[in-house]
Amino acid sequence: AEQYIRRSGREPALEGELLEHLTPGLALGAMAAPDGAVVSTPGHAPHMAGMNPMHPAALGMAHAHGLPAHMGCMSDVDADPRDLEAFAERFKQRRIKLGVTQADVGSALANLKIPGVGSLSQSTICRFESLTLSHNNMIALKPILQAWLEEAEGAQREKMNKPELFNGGEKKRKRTSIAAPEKRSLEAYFAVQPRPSSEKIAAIAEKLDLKKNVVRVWFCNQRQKRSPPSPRSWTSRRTWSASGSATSARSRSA
Amino acid sequence: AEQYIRRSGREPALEGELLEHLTPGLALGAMAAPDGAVVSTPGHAPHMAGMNPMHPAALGMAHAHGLPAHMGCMSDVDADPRDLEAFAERFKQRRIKLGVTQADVGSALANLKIPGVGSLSQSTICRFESLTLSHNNMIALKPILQAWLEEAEGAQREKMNKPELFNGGEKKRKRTSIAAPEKRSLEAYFAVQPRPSSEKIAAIAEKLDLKKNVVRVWFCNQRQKRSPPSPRSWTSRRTWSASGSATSARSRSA
DNA sequence: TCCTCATGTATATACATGAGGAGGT
DNA sequence: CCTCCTCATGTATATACATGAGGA
Repeated sequence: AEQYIRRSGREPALEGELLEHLTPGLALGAMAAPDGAVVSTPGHAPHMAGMNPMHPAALGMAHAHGLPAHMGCMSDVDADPRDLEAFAERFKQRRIKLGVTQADVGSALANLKIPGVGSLSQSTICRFESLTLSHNNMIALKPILQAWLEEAEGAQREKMNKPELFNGGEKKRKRTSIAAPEKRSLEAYFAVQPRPSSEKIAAIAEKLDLKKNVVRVWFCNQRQKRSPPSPRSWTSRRTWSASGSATSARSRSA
Repeated sequence: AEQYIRRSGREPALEGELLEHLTPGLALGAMAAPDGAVVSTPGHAPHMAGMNPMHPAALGMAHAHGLPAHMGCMSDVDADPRDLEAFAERFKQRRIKLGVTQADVGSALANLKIPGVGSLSQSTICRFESLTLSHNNMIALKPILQAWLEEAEGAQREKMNKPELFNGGEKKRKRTSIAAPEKRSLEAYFAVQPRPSSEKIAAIAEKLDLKKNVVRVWFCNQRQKRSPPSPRSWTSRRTWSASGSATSARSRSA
């Protein structure tokens, strides 16, 4: 009853790649172990998955599955919620600055050759960043993500240092995330005037401390979203459960 | 100003595969054109994108963008919202019965060699099924999806007919989707008793016309979700916009 | 330059799985 | 052995922000 990090021996399906296109020419961080061995995504093999499914070895000091932490020796002792929260936030910011997606991080974890650690899903990284994991799970993942972050930033710095070679095509997605309070403001403005002038937009942007273009696009998207108020409102939705058996609607009750 | 189906000449990144693992041994429908030319996912080429960007052909008689349906002659004349809605719903049900995901459908569209049509993203298929596209867009996509559906079902039937060979490993994900009314009921039950007995669950399941296991899992997930009520509630979230420039918080305003 | 519209990529959320443990009997 | 729970974590779907063609 004690590893908050479970190894997932699943069918690897495809994953793989996922890093290859990070930057058109030069695959970004996440690999390039400290010894310089740039691993660069194995490729499209039939199935390469980070780990051998259920590899019982390498679990290092997983120590017996018995009693929970009572022999103080875990490498990273800050179980303080405040710290966790701060870390999660910094993590996200730095990840984005690196131009790496949550999915990228998840799969990159495998390249980082930490003993009991393989890749994780985008969802898990998302949950970590948004603090929607159990406290124990957060604590268990933190050192791993921290390790990744440091490697990745190191690798990037290296790259910046020897910039010769085509340092060309700078391009990254950069998804802005607008927080709830700002969103509420925007909605209020929208209610009053769904298509503000350029100046108005600039003003709003400044007031909310957002980039003007972000605000502009937000308004465009809102207009687009609300435009098909559904032809006379579609009728209600139903429940299915795949197998064509006894699973129709019955959309009332309670 | 008139094609409601745009060709997307983007960097395809990886996609591909996606069908290969549908059923362990025998890749499911979507390929195997009527002429027998099994195309089976081109692979990881530099960029294979379904079609030539902006193929102006094959768009038939899309008629001017003015008044709605008043010169009935398009190949598929039902622009009626009711029909569209019905189609979308049947589509989803049959897709699921086929054991195919939205993403699968999206990429399979390319294999279906219709002139101006390449692959689409999971999001687009999702939006189609949930009726969150513009009316025109819905109408434009309908015949394509219908074509896919028919092919796929045909292919599956074929497979069923000659079942010799390892018809082994029957396995598919089968995600149930619980509709809003049922969800509300469940929540009400949950509020009263978050861990109902097996019998109670069975009763609820019957009343809502859901599989017992689905209800059981729903309760488990709810408990899990609500268990980490966040250690003393985490502090508020903020806005970022990637570039480390002037984009901190300022989480107040309006 | 800015909009609209189809559609994309990245992220968030809903349903699902499986290992491991706690009782039954 | 069952059966049902918990917990980490997965896959499929839904949603939020972004892009680019075409038009005014």
